[in-house]
Amino acid sequence: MDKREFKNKAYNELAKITKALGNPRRMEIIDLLAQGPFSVEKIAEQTNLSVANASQHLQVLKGARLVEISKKGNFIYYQLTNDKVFQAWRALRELGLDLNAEAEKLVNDFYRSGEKMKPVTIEELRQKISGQNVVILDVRPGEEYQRGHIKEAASIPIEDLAERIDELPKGVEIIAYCRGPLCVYADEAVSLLREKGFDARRLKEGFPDWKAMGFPAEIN
Amino acid sequence: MDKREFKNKAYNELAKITKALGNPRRMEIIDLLAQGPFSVEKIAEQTNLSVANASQHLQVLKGARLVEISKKGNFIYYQLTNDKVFQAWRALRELGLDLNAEAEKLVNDFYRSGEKMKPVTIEELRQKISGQNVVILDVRPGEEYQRGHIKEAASIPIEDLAERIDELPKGVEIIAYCRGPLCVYADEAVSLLREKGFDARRLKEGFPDWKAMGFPAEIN
DNA sequence: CAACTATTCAATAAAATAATTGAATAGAGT
DNA sequence: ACTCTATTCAATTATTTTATTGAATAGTTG
Repeated sequence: MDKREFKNKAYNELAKITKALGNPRRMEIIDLLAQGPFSVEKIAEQTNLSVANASQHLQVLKGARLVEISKKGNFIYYQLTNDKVFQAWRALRELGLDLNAEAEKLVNDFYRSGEKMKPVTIEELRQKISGQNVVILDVRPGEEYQRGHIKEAASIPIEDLAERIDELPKGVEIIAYCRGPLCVYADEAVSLLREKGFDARRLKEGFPDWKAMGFPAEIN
Repeated sequence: MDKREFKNKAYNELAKITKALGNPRRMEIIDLLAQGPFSVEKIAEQTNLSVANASQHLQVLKGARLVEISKKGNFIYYQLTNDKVFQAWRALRELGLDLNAEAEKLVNDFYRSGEKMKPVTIEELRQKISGQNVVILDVRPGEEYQRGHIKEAASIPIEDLAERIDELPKGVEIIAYCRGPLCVYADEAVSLLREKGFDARRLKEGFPDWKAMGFPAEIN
């Protein structure tokens, strides 16, 4: 094998993995699987894909070894192969939000306006926790909260928030979080909370980021 | 804009960037540009592409804002937009080498065999430097050495190594490095050196990695 | 201003990717 | 063994990506 041939093979291997990541639907799937394992049907539902289409995308991800499966009863659960997959996805996400003013603007504009609505970073939340009184609110589906959540966080899934909003205190700042910076659950929560007179902001990142940084979490 | 529409846009933006990275030729270009700015002609030459083809790939990278240009005289120099581009490329590279046993095997097999030939990691090199006598040898083209290199490193471009090999000492361990883990210059150097009775190994990573980790370098 | 040259553009053909549909499969539960 | 159901497969079509070729452009140099 000569030099050029070797290089081609090496870069082809890498490109194969990157190509598998480089599709909007599959990126959304990766983002979802960062929360934990899901069945094909659930993945399809969460990403608005047909089951067959979701399955095909999952085959591509599996072919690139980005995800792996485990079987339970009649279901097949897909999960990220290892932590480096999330790390790489995260690096790309950060690069994307950094480079692409368009995308950045999108994230900032959606459901938000003004300084008071600015997302709180993980670092800022850490400081708030140790310094003042805050309520941390997990608005992901209950199932995802069960799997793991920020320590001391309360769980009110976004779809239940309207009717359970009175469980929350009015004098204290509420930090809502969800799956990650591209997830809109926390934005919806903040929007609703502020409408009702609560002092609320969203966490910029999501639970997987918190966990990856090694901060206190309750994991099941 | 509803929730699904927002998500689609956000993931599309990210996928666009990832897609631009997800091509073997463009990956090689990114790897090259991690050394610094190069003209289109030089990039084409180093990657075995036609100039027109290289130019087109560069347009794609520029469209995704991964690279930017600067003009000098008659030439246009391309360079990485910022450090996050290299970080993301690095995360992908690590993920790829980790996931893909094939690729891993390729890298380990090429020009190498046995324990003594195992690449030295940056951490190991750091320890060697502070603890014992080593020669650090930069075998990249002289131009790239000029732009920046590991502190105390000597420069003998791989193409000159055969005739200049007597400049190197025989009692001391020689650590050769080049552009990165996918670059074969250091492997060729080690192969040649060991053939001639020198005690040589390669650095697993490259100069850009060393620099990114903030270790002592001479930059021009 | 003319000549030169680095780079880009435009057009084409070949190849790869993506979504849709409906059928097939495989494995659990009755 | 039969049914039920989650998942995958296969075939089709539309779209996008890639490499090649030769011409065009733009900016410098003499």
